[in-house]
Amino acid sequence: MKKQKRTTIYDIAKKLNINASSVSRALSNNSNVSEATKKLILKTAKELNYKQNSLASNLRKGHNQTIGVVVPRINQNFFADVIAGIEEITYQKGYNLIICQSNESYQREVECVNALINQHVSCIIISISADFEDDRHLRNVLENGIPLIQFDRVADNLDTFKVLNDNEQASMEAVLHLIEQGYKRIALLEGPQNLNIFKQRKEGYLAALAKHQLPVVPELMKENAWTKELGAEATNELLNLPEPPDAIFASTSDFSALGVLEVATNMGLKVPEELGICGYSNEAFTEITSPSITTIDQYSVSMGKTIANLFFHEITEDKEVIIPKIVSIRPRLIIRSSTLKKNKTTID
Amino acid sequence: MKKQKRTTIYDIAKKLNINASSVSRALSNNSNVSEATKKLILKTAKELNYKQNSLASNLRKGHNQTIGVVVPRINQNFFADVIAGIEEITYQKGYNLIICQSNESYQREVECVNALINQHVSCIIISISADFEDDRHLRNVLENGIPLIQFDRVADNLDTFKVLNDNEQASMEAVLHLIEQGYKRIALLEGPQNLNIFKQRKEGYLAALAKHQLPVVPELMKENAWTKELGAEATNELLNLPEPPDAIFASTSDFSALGVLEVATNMGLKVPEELGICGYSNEAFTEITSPSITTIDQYSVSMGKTIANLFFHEITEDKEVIIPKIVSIRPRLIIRSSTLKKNKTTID
DNA sequence: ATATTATTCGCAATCGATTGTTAAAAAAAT
DNA sequence: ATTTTTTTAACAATCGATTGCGAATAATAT
Repeated sequence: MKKQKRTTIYDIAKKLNINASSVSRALSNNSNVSEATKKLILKTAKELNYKQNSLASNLRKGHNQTIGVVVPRINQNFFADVIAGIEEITYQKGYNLIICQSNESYQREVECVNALINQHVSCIIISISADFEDDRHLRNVLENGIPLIQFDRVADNLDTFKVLNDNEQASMEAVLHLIEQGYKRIALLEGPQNLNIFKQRKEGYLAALAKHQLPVVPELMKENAWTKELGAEATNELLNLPEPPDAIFASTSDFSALGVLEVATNMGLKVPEELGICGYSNEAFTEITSPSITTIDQYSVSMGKTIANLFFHEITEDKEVIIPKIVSIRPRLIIRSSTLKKNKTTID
Repeated sequence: MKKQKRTTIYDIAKKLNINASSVSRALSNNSNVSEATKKLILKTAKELNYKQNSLASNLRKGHNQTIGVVVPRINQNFFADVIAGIEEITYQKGYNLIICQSNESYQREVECVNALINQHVSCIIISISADFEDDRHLRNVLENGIPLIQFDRVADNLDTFKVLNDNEQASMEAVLHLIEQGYKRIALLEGPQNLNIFKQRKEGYLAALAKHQLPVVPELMKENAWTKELGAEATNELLNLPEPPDAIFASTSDFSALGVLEVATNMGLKVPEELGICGYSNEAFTEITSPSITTIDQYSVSMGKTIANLFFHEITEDKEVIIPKIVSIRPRLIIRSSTLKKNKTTID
């Protein structure tokens, strides 16, 4: 394909017999250009189909009206929603978004972050991948003078802006709800413990048990059960125990909870009467399974807005010193049929 | 925030008392630099935490190892999957992706496209928004020498690479399946007819009816019923007709089909015995509703790969003239419980 | 030891836009 | 008519990396 040459401000300048600087000023509408020539420049710019070269502009100006976002996967509702929230704000401010997915791979995450650093983005917003190893790449962001905002899955030891869910609180509420409904042996499906969010959810689970002096039973806690398939597998094992659980809290995701539901249904177990199920994230489908699944909503869209606003309000050029803030959002337990053992007849 | 100055090749050059050009050559590993100095340069580059400025590099080189993708929404499985497919290929080739969402707004779409043109991306991949008005912005892409690949929702009159689903064929198959199952009055939920994909699906519907000499009943065709809510609304109207349909083909989306299912369930209609339901897109939830929903799978991930490969194989600098290709993918009908009226007892 | 070839590296221009400074032109004031 | 002030626009440097070309140095051949 022939590499076509695009029209530059010099082309416009040459055609009008003026200097490129005037063209630049006219296009950016910055004083010092008479109305007459400005109009002329704008007209010929349109005629020649001029498009600004952002590369040159940003190089010269030393910054970039774009923000980089790195998430594990865009096809998870939580992340897609957060991005939607971020975009709502950044769009108003005239910023572009570069969205990257790490695919839960540390290697990819590092590469994404480096590419964003090279692009001189104004800010990097990240939720780290599942096989997170260390935070060198994130320190690098800061060392290169780029503001960093972490959300949801964060590197704990790194002092940056963070927007978090109160996972422990939410998790505890969920388990307290299960207990209140009369469930006695509550199993836990855990996520990768190198991610703090999953640790916190486990803490919440333990805290709830402790509150009611329920015993902590190790065989009721299944590690790394965070996909539908792994959730199903873990459920199989759990339900074949001599003393199977009467409720399963899939603290990892709703997908995992879905796996639980499928296995339970296949085994002929009645949900919620014989088995209570609680998921995490409020994926859209939790509302339409039968029974619908109790889960935890993380206010993802508004979380995205919070993140973006943090950038625009807290991280500005004029501030001499920036003290990273940590914003914690309290998720909301959404009680649906899958855990309503007690008043089964009234609701559902 | 203090705008920190980042180390450049000049900083490295100064420190080593050599010329910046050597640093550049060393970093890009391009001959003409002795092993000794190359090693030295690489070492100090690491020491000084050097990061290449892509803006400068791309400006000079005149191109950009990034591809822009514009989709209506990233939180629709179809698009998220296509993007995943694109990424799988582009990642291997060392290309970055800039993902933009138009939010189904023409205005936003134009802005996204312009931003990508300004960024001098190597290629723009787009699926147009629902309120598509005209293709001026897309012509602009071509006029600026940027290859354009349209997929799924395309502007018909524009001669570009296109990767399409054979919507008419898939739609016809779906309706033929309904007829074969014994449904006689099949309603159609249509999408915005300014998008060709929805026109084609309607064609397929009509073709299937014609094949079996079934009458075309205007009141059974509902326009613009493509969200869950609109689908539900349309279903309400349809089911309250003097002669209601015995099947509804939600050609717009699975979300719409979900609306149908909810209304039917609420009205106490048995699916599939009293009402057949067919959706479109194979969203994950269609498998887990009860009954599970018959739908059409569009091979979205492989579609994404096809798109990316088109760019790398067909659109290369060395080709003198590029003839846009149109690739058509034949979707697959996935038959599930919601339409299995005939052999209800055997399956489900 | 000298001539020839191959390596290695510096110089300077370039990509396209921005911007501080200065000069010229126009407008206003004397 | 002349001086002062204000507008307008040209000049030139700059952002950071790349690259053709030529010069200097090292390696090889004669």
